Amino acid sequence: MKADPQQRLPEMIRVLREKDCRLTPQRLALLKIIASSEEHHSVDQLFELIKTDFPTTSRATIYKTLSLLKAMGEVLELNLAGVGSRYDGNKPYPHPHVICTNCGRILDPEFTGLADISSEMAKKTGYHITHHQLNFFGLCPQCQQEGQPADIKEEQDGKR
Amino acid sequence: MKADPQQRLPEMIRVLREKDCRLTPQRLALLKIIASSEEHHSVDQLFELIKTDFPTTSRATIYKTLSLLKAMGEVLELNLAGVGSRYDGNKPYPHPHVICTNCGRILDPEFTGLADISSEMAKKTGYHITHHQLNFFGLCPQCQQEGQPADIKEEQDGKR
DNA sequence: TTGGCTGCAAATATTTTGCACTGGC
DNA sequence: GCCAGTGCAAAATATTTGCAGCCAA
Repeated sequence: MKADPQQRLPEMIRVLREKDCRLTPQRLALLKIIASSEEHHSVDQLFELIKTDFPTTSRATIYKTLSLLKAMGEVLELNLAGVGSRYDGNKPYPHPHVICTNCGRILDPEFTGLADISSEMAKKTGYHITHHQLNFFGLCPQCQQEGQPADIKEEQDGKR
Repeated sequence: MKADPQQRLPEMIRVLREKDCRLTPQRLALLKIIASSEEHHSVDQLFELIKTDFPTTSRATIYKTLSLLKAMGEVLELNLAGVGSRYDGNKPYPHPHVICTNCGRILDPEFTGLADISSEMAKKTGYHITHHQLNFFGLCPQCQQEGQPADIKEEQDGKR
């Protein structure tokens, strides 16, 4: 299950070929980014990063390619409240995230107990479970030091 | 921690008062819906439902009220890929969901082990964890029978 | 060569915001 | 009566789609 970052790019290319999808330079540029990085990029970040490799790539193409990869299970989509989606091509299988609600930093802690919980849920509900999300939110060590918010009624707008 | 559905409405009203927020008929109508239902409504569903009680309520008000309740921790927001947010006022504390990717049905299975995992993550990462999400996706028993999708390249668009 | 892919621009969808008015307390 | 809250309409975001032209296989 565990993927070697260095192996992800060829692996993703292989899968694309296998499914008779074309390997355009735009796709390659995107693959390079999401295959090797530990980050969880937003579409916007990807759009900026991709300029290095293939500057004319459009957002539409990024969306379409991500959607394709998602359907093939080669990229993991993270749905974060009010922040838009983030994408992880390096570890495309479900895994937990720890997210700082202040600065947005995201970690991938080790945790293996989910498979058991998952099958427990399946047994309990009768659902045929295919994947899951497990996210923890809070303050990263750095943001804890720098002090925090005010009171609820004010805080309301602060974000976003 | 466990909330009695019948107690939620007065409880939410109490909290609003406590924070010096006004109890308008629009808010009351919304509270009635999300306090008593086991459902996880979308803003659109809420907009439709609220017409019964207070027909002139606008979407903006619903958004504003939900945002307020969210900040007070009196409603839980569920971020589901491509479906927009869902809201649960009945059980505003983090709890697992089992979601059918075909029909959208959502269950709230019992599960209590998260607190331990949460503190394990805190210890491991140094984050000060405040809340979490745990969602399982798959097919509900009903949708399993009715057979499923085709192949990946086609499936692509089918949804949404 | 040719059908899948791209880029653009327009269409959708979703949520936020500014502001004049109103009604809860 | 005051000011938080409402509703409208416009704006800001985010994502999808139609289509003409292009290029990877």
